Amino acid sequence: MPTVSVENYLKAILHLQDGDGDRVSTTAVAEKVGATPASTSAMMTRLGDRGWVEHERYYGVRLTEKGQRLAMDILRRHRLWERFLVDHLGFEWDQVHEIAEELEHVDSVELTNRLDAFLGFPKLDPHGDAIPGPNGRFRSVAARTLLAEAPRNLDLVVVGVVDGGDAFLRHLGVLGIELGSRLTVIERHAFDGSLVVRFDNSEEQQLLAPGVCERLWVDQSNPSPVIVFPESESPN
Amino acid sequence: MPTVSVENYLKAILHLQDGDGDRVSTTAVAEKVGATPASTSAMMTRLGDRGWVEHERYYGVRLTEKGQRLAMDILRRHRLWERFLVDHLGFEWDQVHEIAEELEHVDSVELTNRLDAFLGFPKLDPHGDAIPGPNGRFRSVAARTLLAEAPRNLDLVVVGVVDGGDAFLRHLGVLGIELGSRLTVIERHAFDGSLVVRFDNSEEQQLLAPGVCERLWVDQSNPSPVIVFPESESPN
DNA sequence: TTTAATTTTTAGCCTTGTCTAAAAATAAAT
DNA sequence: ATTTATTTTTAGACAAGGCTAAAAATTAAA
Repeated sequence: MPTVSVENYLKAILHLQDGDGDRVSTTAVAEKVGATPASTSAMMTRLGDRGWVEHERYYGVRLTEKGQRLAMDILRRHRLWERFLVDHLGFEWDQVHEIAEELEHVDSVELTNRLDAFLGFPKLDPHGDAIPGPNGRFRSVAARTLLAEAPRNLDLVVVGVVDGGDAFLRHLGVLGIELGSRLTVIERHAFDGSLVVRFDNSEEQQLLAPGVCERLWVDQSNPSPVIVFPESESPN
Repeated sequence: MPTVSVENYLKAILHLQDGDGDRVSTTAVAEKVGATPASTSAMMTRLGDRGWVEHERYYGVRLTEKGQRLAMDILRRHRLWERFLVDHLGFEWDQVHEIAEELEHVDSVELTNRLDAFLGFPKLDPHGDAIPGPNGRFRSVAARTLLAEAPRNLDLVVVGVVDGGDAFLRHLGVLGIELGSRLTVIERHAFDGSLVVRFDNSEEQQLLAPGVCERLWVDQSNPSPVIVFPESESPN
């Protein structure tokens, strides 16, 4: 039902909201979609009229339940297609965004679910970002993931180390990391897999070298919004 | 470059022209795309302005070289996606048209060529219609195809029979079919694979039962516009 | 707290694609 | 050869999205 343009706005808002449920400014959305604030303002009104965002004049927008669901579906399609492009068509991870940007607008639940099954119900896209399930929520990440493979923007807790050697544990001490440390992956550098993370509620971001990320087991520390992909919604 | 709407018009015109290079009427196009003749008339003018059709006022349109190429690319994408949906996502042949109708508008040469390779450079879509190659022309059909597997709308010639038993040959005689008979497949009935064909330049169409179609070897009788898929344009 | 800077919205215009109703051209039929 | 029927185009409107320039509201600064 929503047009391509509308879908792009919804996606942008979801991206800018990103966990925190606070409002997103018109200008921020405008920059994200590459339109002028004027055009965006008009669009925000339209999205509000259709019940996809709450729009408080002069104070930005926030996705409604319905809007959030729509946006998550778009994100789901985007990331599934990225997986397809990389896993089956041999694209590199950095060539797929643009194409997935088009494919994501093909709106067929049947298609999406079958593609999902074809890909083996992947949890992460080629950039390491989580893929929403058919219920519009992120799938549960396997308990104990390597930090190197954890999706971004999830609250994580360090639950173990792969290599318990003295040198590594001492290094962790220097970094201020211990069992129970809480962190979130902000960014993943494609070049070497090093991660930009933020610990606990600290404001500062920190870089973790690949060698560290590959030796840390993490788990989600905030399981509340996570629902395991229900059988009944699975295709086939 | 062309919009989705424009692509749909080009596709409709290609479909209506269908081999014969004569002009297509505004009303016919309108019906095909599901628009009014008025809207279509306006669109024909726009297509003419952009050099995709020759538009003779009151006498319909004909695709230009450029327009034909665009339309063939759309058809290529459509039919490749149909193959993908059936071969890899487990759709039935009669469920894929609508979805392919959307996928065909994702315009990326890289994507299309890689998909083509992934599918094994198929010659026919799930309905038995020929898939254009990356050069915008139909690929050469393998010399000697079973009539049952030949694409529609090609000039074919009967070059052999599979089962040379007396009964079958006598039956061919009754049907007026012999070596060298020229025919074109008009329609393929999905139910049992029986074909509606037109012999030579005869106006009347004729139904051929599956048992006959599966025992006749045919070849293209008009190889002029057929160019074998060139290596250089193949991906990977 | 009043002025300055920034952000958001409004106003007005444009393009694409669509429609209906009416006019013009072509084709068919008497 | 005219009238009748059909097809195509034009005219005029509308909705979605987009832009620029200007006005209004909010935030920051002096």
